Amino acid sequence: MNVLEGLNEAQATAVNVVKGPLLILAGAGSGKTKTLTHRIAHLIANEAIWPNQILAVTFTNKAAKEMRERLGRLLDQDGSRRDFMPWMGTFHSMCVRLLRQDGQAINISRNFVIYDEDDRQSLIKQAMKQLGVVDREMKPSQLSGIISHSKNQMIDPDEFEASASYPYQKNVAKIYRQYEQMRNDAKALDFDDLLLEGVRLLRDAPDVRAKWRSHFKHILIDEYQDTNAAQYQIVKLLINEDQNICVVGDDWQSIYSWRGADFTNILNFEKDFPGAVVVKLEQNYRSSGNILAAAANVIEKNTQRTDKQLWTAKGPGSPVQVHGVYDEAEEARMVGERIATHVQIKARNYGDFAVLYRTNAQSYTLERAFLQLRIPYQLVGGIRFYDRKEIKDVIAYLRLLYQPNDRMSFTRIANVPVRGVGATSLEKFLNWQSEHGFDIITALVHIENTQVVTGKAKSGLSALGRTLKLLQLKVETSTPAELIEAVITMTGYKDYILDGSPQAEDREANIGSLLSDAQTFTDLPDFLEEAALMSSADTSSDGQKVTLMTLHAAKGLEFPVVFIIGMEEGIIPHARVFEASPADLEEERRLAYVGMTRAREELHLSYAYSRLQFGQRTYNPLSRFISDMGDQITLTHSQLGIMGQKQTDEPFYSDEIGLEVGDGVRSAVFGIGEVIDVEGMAVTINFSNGQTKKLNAEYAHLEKL
DNA sequence: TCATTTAACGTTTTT
DNA sequence: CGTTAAATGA
Repeated sequence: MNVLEGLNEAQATAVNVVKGPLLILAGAGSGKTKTLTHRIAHLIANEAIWPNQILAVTFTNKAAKEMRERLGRLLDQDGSRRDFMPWMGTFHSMCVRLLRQDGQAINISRNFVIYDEDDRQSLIKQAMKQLGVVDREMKPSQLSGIISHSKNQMIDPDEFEASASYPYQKNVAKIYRQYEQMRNDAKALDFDDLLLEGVRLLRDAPDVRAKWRSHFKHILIDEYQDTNAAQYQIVKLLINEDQNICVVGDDWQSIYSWRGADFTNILNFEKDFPGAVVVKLEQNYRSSGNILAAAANVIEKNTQRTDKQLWTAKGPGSPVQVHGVYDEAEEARMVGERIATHVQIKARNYGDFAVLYRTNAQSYTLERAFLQLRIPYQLVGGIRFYDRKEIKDVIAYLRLLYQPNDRMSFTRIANVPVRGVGATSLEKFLNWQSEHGFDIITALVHIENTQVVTGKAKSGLSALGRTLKLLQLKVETSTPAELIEAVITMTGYKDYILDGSPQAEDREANIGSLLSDAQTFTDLPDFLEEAALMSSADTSSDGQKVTLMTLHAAKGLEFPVVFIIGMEEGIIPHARVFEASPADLEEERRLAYVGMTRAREELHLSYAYSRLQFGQRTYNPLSRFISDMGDQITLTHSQLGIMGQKQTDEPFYSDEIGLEVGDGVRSAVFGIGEVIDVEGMAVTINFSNGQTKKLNAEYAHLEKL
């Protein structure tokens, strides 16, 4: 097998340099994943490295899955067979594996559960309740942010309290401490803990560190510009004396600094690993010239960046189109109608389009318009599948069975379905349980012989206890799917969701998807890990639908036609950066750059004269990024969209199509032909392949010959 | 204890 | 504007 086949010179170097540190600076669309996959294949096929001695870290689970599949194809192996695959996954999932295996070395329970952002916030709420904090200014979401930030800086509650000077901060410290206490009691780790405890494990347990250091002969890290301090530590701890580390990234595409990502990690790589080979991938295989040039014009305004010269062998292609509209409803309709027309004339499939926006809230208007226009669409992000109520409920049951100290999960399902357990009874029970040191399921079984709670609550809780006890016996012997089936029938959950309401069908379907998801797992912890770490962006894409997602979720993807909506000051760039630092504005600029470089052939940007935000009508000026794009753009606007704009000599949707009967034209789809009729926008063309088509000249990118 | 009504709140991005 | 949490009454 020749793993160098189809690679350019720079890519081939990146594959061939197999010893020592390697930094690959990969511009947008430069074949980064391809290079990485070929490199791994090369190591396995030609360098006699065992797959499991390779650690490949990706930014999302989806990226890992994709890479597995590509590698499988390259090596002619079944990509789903994990045993013949390198360790591939996110830093988080890798840490889970390390902690499950060796966590006891630093006193981490083997069956810990993972708390996501929602879990964390409700636990914070509980912590506040227990501490009797009544301050309305203390919002769980805000506290969650502070705690997360502190954890990323490796500041524990003691240190936080020591540096707290204001009463507010002292209160935060108290809540932080209580949160940690309760989380510990529940044998749970939150997202930040996974990384932090991963660092602690490798740092404080020398034999564990030694084991993994010698185990991983090669470490590859994708999206290195988005690594944070803890992830950086993990890398440093895992690298052995051979220094076979390969990182790939692009500082121009660093868009996660708000999450602690530090793109100076990539800028400092050569200092960190002396003697590193640096390879720049600068040929862009994705976008046509005009798109690339406009994007370059935007990113060049940033001062904090490396220098790179992206180029393409493709022609200039169509110019970037900027559309002015009146409001968000017209914007959504404009996007929808353009897509529908493209598809109607068979120039494109729905799957060729993506609509990108800055905030999830913007998807609402799009969805309504698309439903009305009957355009099939697929929403990436927003509510994760695993965030749906019924899914979380079932997961909570499973988590409780797996880790009977998980109070959070118990509180969630104690009265779901309704079994007469109110807030007061629940509290009484939990107090009694923690006093006696039973785990929750044992405590439930014992409740019958006590007077802690009475009446309905008592019978409800002990019945639940008996059911859970029975289910617990199945944990070891059943597959996750069987367990879910048992849970929903034995607890009455199935009847509970089938209440005859209009949503019942949806819920049942969701449980069905959960079941089929679970089929692929053989043991419970693996399944629970998947449920916790699966991100909203990880949903697999459907080829026949328009993709709707945030700019962040679009990173790493590409589409023939991309729409970016809301190109206004206050949206892109987001209003929040106006009072923040210049560095934050630079991140917005990178975000716009990431969005623009997703487009292969067509890029449409739109802005609205007026927009409904927070239920209030706002009027935002045109985004500064559009003015930065230079002359690779053409402006059009609807009659309504022109309102409020100063200059009025821009053309409206033009009736001029510049085509007459007898003209020769070239269509990207149908080839060369001759115009035989023109009626306004509709042009009838006799193509040389014998076909006669009536096309809309506005959308069917026709080139006059 | 539970269902219905009312108030408040939110919108940056996510592992 | 739309959703969710708190407050009220049955």
